[in-house]
Amino acid sequence: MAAAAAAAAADFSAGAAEDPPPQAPPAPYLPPRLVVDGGGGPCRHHAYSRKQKSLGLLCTNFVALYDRDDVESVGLDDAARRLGVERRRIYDIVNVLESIGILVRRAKNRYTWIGFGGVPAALKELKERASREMMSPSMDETSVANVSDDEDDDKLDDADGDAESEKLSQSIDNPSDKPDAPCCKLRSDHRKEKSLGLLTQNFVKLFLTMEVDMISLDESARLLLGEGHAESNMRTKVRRLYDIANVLSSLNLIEKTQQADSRKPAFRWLGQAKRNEGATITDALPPTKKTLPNKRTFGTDLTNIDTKRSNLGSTMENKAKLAWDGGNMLKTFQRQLGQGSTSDFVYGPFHPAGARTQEIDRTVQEKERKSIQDWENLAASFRPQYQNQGELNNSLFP
DNA sequence: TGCTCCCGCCACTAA
DNA sequence: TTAGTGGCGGGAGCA
Repeated sequence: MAAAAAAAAADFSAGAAEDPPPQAPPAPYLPPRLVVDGGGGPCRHHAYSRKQKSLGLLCTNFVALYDRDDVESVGLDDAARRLGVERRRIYDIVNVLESIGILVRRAKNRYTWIGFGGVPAALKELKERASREMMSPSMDETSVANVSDDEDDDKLDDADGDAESEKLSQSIDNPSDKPDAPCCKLRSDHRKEKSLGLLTQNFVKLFLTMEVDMISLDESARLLLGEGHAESNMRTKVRRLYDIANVLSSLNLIEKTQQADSRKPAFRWLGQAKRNEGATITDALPPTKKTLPNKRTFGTDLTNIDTKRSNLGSTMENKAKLAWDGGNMLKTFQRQLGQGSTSDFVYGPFHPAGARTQEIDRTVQEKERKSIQDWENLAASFRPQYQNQGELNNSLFP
């Protein structure tokens, strides 16, 4: 795959890199040689199609362009020009890619391409960080808690005084509960806390730490924000999660599915790859009875369903929904984990301050030990697969 | 009709 | 001062 992508990118860049940018193309998002029709079918030459402009598809093309051995540096202007998109969209992509270790920012407008070899280490680091956060009441600065607290908005803007929501969210995840915490954050911190990259990491942490392999974006937003936030906050967060999910989908880290019982769309974690003979994480298997492939997946059309991991999903989500309705976050996750006892409960990165127990410590360590092998396997096997290899290759090599 | 998510404005940051 | 960065939400495509 990499070779194909590399050749494709080389081929593409050879034609486009030196050329002036295309003059107001009708469908500017996709340069002619990188068009991949995520939805399949006749939209390739439509005047306008959202599918052609999806962030996931853009990410796929971005990767196709730069995932080569001879690529070390990525210029944002260069990427935007080659892909025929606004620089703004490139920021969205690189922020997500950076948060999972594929890119590293070197300087203004310049990134270093690490490639997919960086993903396992980044995920491992994320999980370790999340575990540390669970162990320690003093959370590191990039924790979920920080990104989740829209009450900061309230403090800074002195607006939207949802006192109930503030209290709840703070009690759950706000490090400013700490007596020595600064009473006000710098605006730059505040801005950083809401970054797409951080949100990506926290979204991934949900899967890594909660052992929840299927979750809806609504629920993710609730978890990341804390319960009881204003509807507008929730909507905004969900919008961003859609962006992130599309990119992660295109990287095959997650998969969009639909629960058979509720028909509610959800995302399933694929990142912990099991090495199968000659296969990567995107083995095509028929859908399980618990899940149906979602009809609408921009940028990717993933087909790999891990039957082993699919069982938890819908029931857990339903339980979660019920529990959320009951308004008790902690109980929700105790039930989600289906383990009843609080000793086995994994709070995730937004654990309530002071919720540290030795039992949790032991549980997490056991889980971590088990998952280390997965990281190692992943390092060798992780590669994104374009949803339709044949079609992509055809597009790239007509 | 509601979900999905592209698009671009504009506030903020860093050089 | 200005170019780079990216949060944010309106609103349109899509199922």
